[in-house]
Amino acid sequence: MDIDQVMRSQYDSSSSVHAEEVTFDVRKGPWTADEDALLANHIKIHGEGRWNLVARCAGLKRTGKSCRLRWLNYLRPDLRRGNMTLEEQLLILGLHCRWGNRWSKIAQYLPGRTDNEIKNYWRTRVQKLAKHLKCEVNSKQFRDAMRCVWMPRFVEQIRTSAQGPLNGLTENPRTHGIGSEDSVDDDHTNLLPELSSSVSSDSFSDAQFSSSPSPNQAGGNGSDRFKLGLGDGPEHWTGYSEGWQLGVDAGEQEDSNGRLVSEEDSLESLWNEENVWFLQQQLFEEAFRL
DNA sequence: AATTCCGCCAACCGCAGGTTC
DNA sequence: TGAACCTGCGGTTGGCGGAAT
Repeated sequence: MDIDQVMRSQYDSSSSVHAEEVTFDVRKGPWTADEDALLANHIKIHGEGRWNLVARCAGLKRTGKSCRLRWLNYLRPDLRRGNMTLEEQLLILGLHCRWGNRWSKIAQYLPGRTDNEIKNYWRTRVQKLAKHLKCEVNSKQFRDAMRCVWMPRFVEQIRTSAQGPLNGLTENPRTHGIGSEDSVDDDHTNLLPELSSSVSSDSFSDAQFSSSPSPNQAGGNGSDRFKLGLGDGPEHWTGYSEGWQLGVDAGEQEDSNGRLVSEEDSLESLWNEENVWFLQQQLFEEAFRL
């Protein structure tokens, strides 16, 4: 018996259910341990999906949306906890250059992290930094600074740190277990081990990898093509021309609205004063706790 | 010790797109 | 075909806890 049958057998045949829906006393606010247990138990037995029915079936006075959110952002067993690693921060910056505020998309590349978590991270760290620098977080200047200056700094930090390979990024939990079939295509998963081995090796600076999801896979269309080139090595990373490129051809980047920005346009008059540079470096390190 | 400020994060809201009937 | 419903996404908010005063 699949979940649909279970649900229908329990609810659809009962006319009183609909009356209950009308007078449903919806709970809001923080979840209790009991509610968590009810939800987790129910999903363990019946699986995810059909959240409105899950809410009713599990005996929760919550909306389906609330149940879904609680599961995805807190109860899911494959969630990672704790601070973002350097590698994760680097990925977020890079992927945000590519996709802008498409948090769920970005989250697909950070196994165990939720879109909500990444969104919060962005707001608290990156936007804070932009605020310190008195520029718009989506401005050309700020984005260029991220892509051409700070991301290479991250790479250098990762490379020189004793943390070893990309912690936890060598496997994508969403390709296993609950919800594994529809979320992330295999090519996205394949990306990560390659990055991992590159980071951990001395030849990281030469690392280059690409991924081309097939169009018929979930979430994989032509525009999802993902490639990350690191250019010629650390000695070049503080410059821009050999910097990062994510998913678009060299010499142009997409802004948060998907608009292409040319390299020539984007970097004029950037970093032309030594003291500004220094200040921004300090703020960056503070914001990202390097 | 008390109060205020601030950062972080969980959760809600509105909207858009997809699905079902 | 269109209305109703469901799901997922991104933006926003409120509360909690720690730091600063």
